[in-house]
Amino acid sequence: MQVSGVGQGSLYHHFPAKHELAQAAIAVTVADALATAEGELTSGSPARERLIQYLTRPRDALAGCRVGRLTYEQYVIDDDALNEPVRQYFRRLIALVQDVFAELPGMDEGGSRRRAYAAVALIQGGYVLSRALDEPAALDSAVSGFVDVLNGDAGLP
Amino acid sequence: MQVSGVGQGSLYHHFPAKHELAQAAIAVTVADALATAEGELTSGSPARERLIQYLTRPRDALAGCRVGRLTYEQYVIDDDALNEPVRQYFRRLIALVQDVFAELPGMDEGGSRRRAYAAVALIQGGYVLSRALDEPAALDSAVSGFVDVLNGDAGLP
DNA sequence: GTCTATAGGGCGATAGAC
DNA sequence: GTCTATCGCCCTATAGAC
Repeated sequence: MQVSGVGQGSLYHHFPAKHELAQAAIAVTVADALATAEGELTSGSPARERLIQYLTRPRDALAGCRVGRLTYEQYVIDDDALNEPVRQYFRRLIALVQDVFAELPGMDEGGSRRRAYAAVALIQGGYVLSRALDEPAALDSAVSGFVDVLNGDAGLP
Repeated sequence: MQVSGVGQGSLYHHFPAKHELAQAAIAVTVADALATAEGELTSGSPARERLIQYLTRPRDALAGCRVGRLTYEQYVIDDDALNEPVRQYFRRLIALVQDVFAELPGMDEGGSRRRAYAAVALIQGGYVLSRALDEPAALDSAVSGFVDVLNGDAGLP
C-alpha cells in the first residue's frame, strides 16, 4: 500500500483476502531468495569459494531473514498453503548447499548433508543474534567463526 | 490463564497491563534458560565435553527457542523494557560459550569469540530449520555438522 | 480501478458486584 | 481475589459511489 500509494479498500480489488496477498508475497520472496542463493552456489567458481561467497554475502542482518522469520509467524504456521513454500525454500536451499559440500574431496553423503544443515542454520541464527543484540556485525562474527573451523583452523584438540 | 484456571478479568488484579505480564514472563524464561546453559557450560567436565553437551542437549526443536523467537515479535521489538532482557540473555550466553572455547589450547580471543557466536547462532538457526521443515531432527543435523567440523573432521581442503 | 464508509470480530483494559 | 459485562480500538472484509 505504501509503495503503490493505493488505499486499503483498493487492495481487495487485486486480492480476494489477506491469505492470497500473503501467498503472493511469500512466493515472490522465496523465488527471489532462492534465485540469489542458486546464483552463488552454482557459479563456475571452485566449491570452496562458492561456499564462502554464499556464507559471507552482505545481508541486512537487523531486518532478519525474510523467509526464516515466517517460521515464527502464527498466521503462517497455521496455514499449510503459506507454510509449504517456506518448507520448499529451505529444502532446496539445503540441497544446493549440500551439492557444493559434496564436491569437496573425501566428503561422504552424510557429511555433506550435515554440513549443509549447519551452514544454513548458521545464517538463520546469525540473523537472530544480530536482531537480539541490535548489532549487525553479530551475523558476520558467527559466519567468521564457522569459516574458521571449516578452514580447519583449530577446532577441538 | 489456562494453567491457573482464572479468567481474563482476574489477570488485571495481578498485572497492571499486558506489558508487565510480558516482562515477568520474559524474565522467568530468560533466567531459566541461562541457568540451564550455565550449568552445562561451567560443570567440571573438560571444555570439549562441556561444549558438546551444550550443543547436543535435547531440545524441543519444533517449539522454537523461547528466547530467540522473541526477536521476531513486533510487540517485543518495539519495547525496550522487553528487548533488553533478550539482549542480555544472548550477551551472557555468548560470553559463557566463549569462555569454554577460550580454554582450548592455541585459541586466541578473537577465535573463541567468533566460535561462540557461531555455536549460539547454530542452535538458533537449528530451531528455525526444524520449524520450517516440520522436522525435529533438522536441529540435530545442523549440530552434528558443526561438531563434525569442530572435530577437524575434514572442513575445506 | 480507486475511493469512503462501515460492518464484524478480537483483544486490551476498565468497572463494579460478590 | 474472582467474576461478568462492557468500552474502545484495531484489523479484516464488504458495500457501494465515482
